[in-house]
Amino acid sequence: MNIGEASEKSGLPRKTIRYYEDIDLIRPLRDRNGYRAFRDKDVHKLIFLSRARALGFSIDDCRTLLALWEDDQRASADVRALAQDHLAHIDHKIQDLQSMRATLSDLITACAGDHRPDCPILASLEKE
Amino acid sequence: MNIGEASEKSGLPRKTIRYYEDIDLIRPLRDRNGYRAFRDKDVHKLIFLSRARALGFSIDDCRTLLALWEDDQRASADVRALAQDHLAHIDHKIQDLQSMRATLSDLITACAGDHRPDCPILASLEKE
DNA sequence: TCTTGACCTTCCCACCACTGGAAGCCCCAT
DNA sequence: ATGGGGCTTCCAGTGGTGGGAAGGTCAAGA
Repeated sequence: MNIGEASEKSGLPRKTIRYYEDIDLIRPLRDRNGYRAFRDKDVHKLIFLSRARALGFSIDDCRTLLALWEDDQRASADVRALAQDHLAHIDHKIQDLQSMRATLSDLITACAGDHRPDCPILASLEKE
Repeated sequence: MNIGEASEKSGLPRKTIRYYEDIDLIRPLRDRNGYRAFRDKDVHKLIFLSRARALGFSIDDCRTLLALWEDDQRASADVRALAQDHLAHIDHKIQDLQSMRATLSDLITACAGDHRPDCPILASLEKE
């Protein structure tokens, strides 16, 4: 299977797949003509990576998750711990964004939004 | 005023200030020795930028905001529109994160997290 | 006057996770 | 033989810094 098909099946762009090989997340074989030859196993990994990335795991986390996935002896506690760290990370981001949102939303409400120059949004950015 | 003092007063790292000059957000003067010479006006701008960035505005947005800020003839509607676009952007991000959070949280709940290898988190990343 | 140390300068590299583009093979259909 | 698509590698860029080297400048102390 060439990269185009692997891309279709995994939903990842060709560029991303090459990048993942570059950083040793996957190791597809090579045909005699130099083309990458993907086995089902490789595509399976790509799908795994695509899902993990969609959940916001970093590439480094993905590396660890892949290793755990391939390890029959793994303890689910290890996976769970990683996921929980990541959850905390996400929560932190959400809180940051919500705090931004609140401030911004207040400012927008306070701004007349007409043709006049007076603007509490700019005023708030300006002064203490 | 040298960059160190401007950095202290604005709360921005020296590196960031130099970067902002590089991309023409600010234009401090220069002393005869080549040192940047910040006027109060420059520091004022830096503080403005720092606040805007803290609210999550992109550098490009900041450029526009600065221009509006300096324009006595501006219409507050323009500022408001920009802020509202940004608010929508933030809301979108929050929603993405919350959807991640929900999925991840469900998976964590479902995972025993013990010494056994069975793990719904990995299982969910693997299959459809 | 000399030295020390804290500034300042520019320049280049690294980060993260890709993405775009150029130059050049390879393969298949016509 | 030709054309078009897919494949390859390599280089460069993104945003917004951060780290560090190599070297100039300044003020204070011995």
